Amino acid sequence: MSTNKNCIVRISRYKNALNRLKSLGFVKVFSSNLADATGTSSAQVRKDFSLFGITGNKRGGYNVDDLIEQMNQIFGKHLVHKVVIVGLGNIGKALLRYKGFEKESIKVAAAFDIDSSKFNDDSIVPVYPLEKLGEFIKENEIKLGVISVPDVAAQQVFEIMKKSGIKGVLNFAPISLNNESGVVINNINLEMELENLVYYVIAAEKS
Amino acid sequence: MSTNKNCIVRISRYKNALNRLKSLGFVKVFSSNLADATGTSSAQVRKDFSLFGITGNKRGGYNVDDLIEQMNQIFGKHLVHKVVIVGLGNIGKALLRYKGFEKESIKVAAAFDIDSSKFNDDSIVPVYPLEKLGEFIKENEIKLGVISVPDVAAQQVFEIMKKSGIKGVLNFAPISLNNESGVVINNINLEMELENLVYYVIAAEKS
DNA sequence: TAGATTGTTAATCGATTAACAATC
DNA sequence: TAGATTGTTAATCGATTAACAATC
Repeated sequence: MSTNKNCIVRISRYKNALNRLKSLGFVKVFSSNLADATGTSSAQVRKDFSLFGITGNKRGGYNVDDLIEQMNQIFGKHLVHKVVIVGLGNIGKALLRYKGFEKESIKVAAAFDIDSSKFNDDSIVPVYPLEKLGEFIKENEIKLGVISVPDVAAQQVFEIMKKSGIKGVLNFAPISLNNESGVVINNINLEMELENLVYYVIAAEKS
Repeated sequence: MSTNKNCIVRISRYKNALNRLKSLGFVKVFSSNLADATGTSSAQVRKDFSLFGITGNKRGGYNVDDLIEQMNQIFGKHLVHKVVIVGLGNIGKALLRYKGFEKESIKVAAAFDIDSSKFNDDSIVPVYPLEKLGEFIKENEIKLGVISVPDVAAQQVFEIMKKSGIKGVLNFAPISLNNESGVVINNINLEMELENLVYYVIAAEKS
């Protein structure tokens, strides 16, 4: 099975689309329905499904509930995944309060910062000093971390996460983290996203 | 010239790396230096450069300042690019206060919401009611928009933006916007990013 | 049954990598 | 000059698309 990165992103999109279709009353879907809903081709949908061993009925399409269940399995939705957020600047704070994670069975277990004025043991999501990060990750067996510190601190925070057993990192710092280990890093670079748009806007104006 | 999407993302990374290298005192770089700094290959760097007509010196590599200048040109850094933010939830607010855009010559011109308690004409970045969005975009010739509203409102906001002349959209709403026009949309889906990490963490545990 | 859709194989397309002549 | 690096062409690799037999 050679599932590439794009394939998994598409599976995620299919899942989102399926949940919407389900709420619209769909009981079964065809590969072309999902293709339309996610902007790809029906061949691509079937190909992706076959990579994950997801099968439907010839002539009858796919059962929506079955598909959702299988995708929930793929993304481990039957378990709650705990995440730590390091760095409570604008982005970190926003993520701390973000309501969208819950429905994806993701729980922010704690946040960390170096600024003592932000510490808070009693809030729903406790905020601890950075020094406690490694210990907390180990004790609570956290596997996911968000890095939302300034870029100069990012590599250092990453090292602590890596050493303590974090397996997946969402990095908002606008630098590429040095990573020889098996830790998976997804980068979100807001400046770069807008810069990228500017490129296309300029390109469109020229033509 | 067939510049693909990945190529432009890499150019953005090269630019970032170059700025860091410059601050370290680098005057010239070789394609292999940039490859190391951005995690790609030297052949890829040279290929990307050639697509943009960027040339260096055989045997002498590339001049750092020249490269930075050419990339600033590509991304229109000599102009200030105005952006509107629609939706002042957690993410919208964070972006409104985000300091990282300035150095990329991106300026948040105004924000919009439906909640009147958020309106503010006097703040550095004014906050207006959603009804004024179209008018503001047209009058100020805004080309870039950020959508950080709940998913049910996203398509509607997008339509207003499109109609008013926005050319590039950064969309945080976890839905795929219907887009037949020439507007470029970059999607950031935080749930999906974490979900994606979960997949790899689970896959790693199994093996 | 006839018609439509899946699942998979083969063909195509595009992007990355390797190789190397040009040349500083 | 000899050695090293660019710029580009050709080869490889991988992902997407097309096609179609199987079958419900």
